[in-house]
Amino acid sequence: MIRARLAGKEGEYAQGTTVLDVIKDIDKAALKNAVAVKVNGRARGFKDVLEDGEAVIEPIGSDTKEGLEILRHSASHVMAQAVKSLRKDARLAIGPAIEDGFYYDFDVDRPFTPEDLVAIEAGMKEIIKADYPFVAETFSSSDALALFERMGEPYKKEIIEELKADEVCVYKQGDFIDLCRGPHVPSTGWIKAFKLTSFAGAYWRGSEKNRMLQRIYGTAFASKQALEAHLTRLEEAKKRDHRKLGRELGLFSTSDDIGAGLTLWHPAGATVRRVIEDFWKAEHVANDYSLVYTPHIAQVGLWKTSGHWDFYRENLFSPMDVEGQDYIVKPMNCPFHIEIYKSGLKSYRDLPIRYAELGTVYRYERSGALHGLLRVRGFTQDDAHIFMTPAQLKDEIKGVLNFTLYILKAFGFNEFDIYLSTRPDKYVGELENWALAEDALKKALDSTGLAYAIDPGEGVFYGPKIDVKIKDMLGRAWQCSTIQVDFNLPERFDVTYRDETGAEKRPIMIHRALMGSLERFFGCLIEHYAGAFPLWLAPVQAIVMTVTDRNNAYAEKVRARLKQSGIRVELDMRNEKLGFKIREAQLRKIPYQLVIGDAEEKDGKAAPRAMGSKTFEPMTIDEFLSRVKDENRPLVAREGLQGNTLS
RNA sequence: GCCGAUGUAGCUCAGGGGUAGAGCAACUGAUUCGUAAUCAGUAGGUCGGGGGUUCAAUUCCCCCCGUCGGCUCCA
Repeated sequence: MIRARLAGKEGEYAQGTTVLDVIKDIDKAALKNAVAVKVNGRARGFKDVLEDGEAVIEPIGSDTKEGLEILRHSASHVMAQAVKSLRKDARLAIGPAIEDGFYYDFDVDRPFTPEDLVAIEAGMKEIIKADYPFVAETFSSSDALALFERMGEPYKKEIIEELKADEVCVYKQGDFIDLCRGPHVPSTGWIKAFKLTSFAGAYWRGSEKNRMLQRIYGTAFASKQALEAHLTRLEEAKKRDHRKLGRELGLFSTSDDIGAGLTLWHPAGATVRRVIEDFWKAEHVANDYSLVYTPHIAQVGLWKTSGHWDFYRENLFSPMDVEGQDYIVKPMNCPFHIEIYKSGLKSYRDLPIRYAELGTVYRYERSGALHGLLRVRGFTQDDAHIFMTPAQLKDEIKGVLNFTLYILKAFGFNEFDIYLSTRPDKYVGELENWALAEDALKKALDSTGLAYAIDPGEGVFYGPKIDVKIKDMLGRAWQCSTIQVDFNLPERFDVTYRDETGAEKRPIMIHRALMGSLERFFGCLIEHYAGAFPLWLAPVQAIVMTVTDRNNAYAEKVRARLKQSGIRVELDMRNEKLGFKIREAQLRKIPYQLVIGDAEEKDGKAAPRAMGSKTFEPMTIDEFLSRVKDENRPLVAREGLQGNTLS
């Protein structure tokens, strides 16, 4: 006997009853918009037969996360069916739903081409039109192995063998058979809106030791409108691409003659960076950090002591010979800060000690990994290392976390994904210290009132950490800040302090970066603001433009006055029409344009126009300056929060 | 590093075995103009680099480099 509940109603059913039978009996309306159901919390298909006992049924809407996953998973099967019918050489690997879509990996003799993609899409449309039902069938593992052996599907066999289950589930639609745990939508006709987006090579099981397969990516949505909206979002993201804007706005470039992954900061980009750095330094001084500078190269022994030489050698640039000694360019700053600490005897009275540096480091990244400013071979970390007694850990972490959020908010980021990663299986340090550190991190997070996720066992071997990802205007998450407790380096470098009794003690170290790297953070800022930086960051904040050359002398005075007041200002006296000058300034995304014509000159004013299309009545320069005064500050300062800003 | 695509003027792109073309930008001149493109003219390229095939290569072949989409990595 099955006791089924749905939408607050109940019914009793005989054995062999399917989910669909129950829904039809209790509440047909629940079918609307649903792609599958949850039975007792587990996702199932409509045609699944219910087991004896209690069955709580909840529909899964096609617009929910779970519903979309099912829809996309089904779409990946349809794609695989289309590929199998078009390409006899294709053997199936895996085809899951992923964030924003799905993919399927195939082992093929000849890689796919763009034309293949078009043909596959057409094939999928046929299959959807034919509306084949998805039919689940349970096989014993040995029968399933035999089945996939007959079908010539070695990857499926490998998966079954690894499952080590007695029974496996197989889904069929039309003449297509695939190993799959389901659930699926009832039939292929349910896939209303899909699109294949790209294809690329991908290793079997993600390991480069394995054969490279060909992966096709696609996406599917509940409706054509939702798909369109998604594609529009992708277009929007493309428009904001920092590599494109970086070139158009003259922010940065790279050069073949210099080398991949090495960034040239052009004057406009360098100006933004300078503003960021000035703000960063002022805030660190205000928060009792000591700013330091350290060399770019050092003897390789430093990295042997730190352990990086053994662990991360493939990411270090090769050593250079200096009078018989091996030197490398630094991949990180920590050993230098430790050496500064160790240059004199430290007492518990000195702690905590906070060394901060905008330290430029070089790491060898494989060519295929490089990406704009986000993945480079030379970058500047906004690094700091804090040395403290175990008793100071809790307050220190709280301080660092608040400082982090303060800085990120200053740049206009207010949404975060926060992760706490705890002790992994392989670790160094005392259990009691790990407990102390994890507790301190957790308490600090709790005190912010922000939501966070715990990644159990995902900490680094040397200590637990907090990672903060910032969400940009399009809701994309960017990994920037990290706060890591380190029990390892103080040990390896024999870092000590003297306690109240004069005994030698081991300090705890925190390694932290707020923006992560200036390159990556800049890339993120560019995309967040689509290149239209807020006034305080804009490379050129205002441009004075004349209507005719009668106004040149007065315009020059206006420019001088603004410049004197600390505004980054340009003057456009070219013999061009005003509309042309406006257009160009808009394309350069300059926050304010100040129009100077005969009328303004006569009244000693200027007519401002803001980025976009907002125009203002003519005003005096003093009026303009007082109007933009607040805007020309980091965002947190405007909100009256703590902090010593550049005002 | 691997798979695939790609590299032609500053930018966006067309072309194609007989040493290259457009639009925008640049430069020169005319125009003195009021909130997103005034008109005309001029100049600009060892077709990513190297090697090979050929009477002849930017075009075909090979190698390398960069870039793009992924895989992998991200202390």
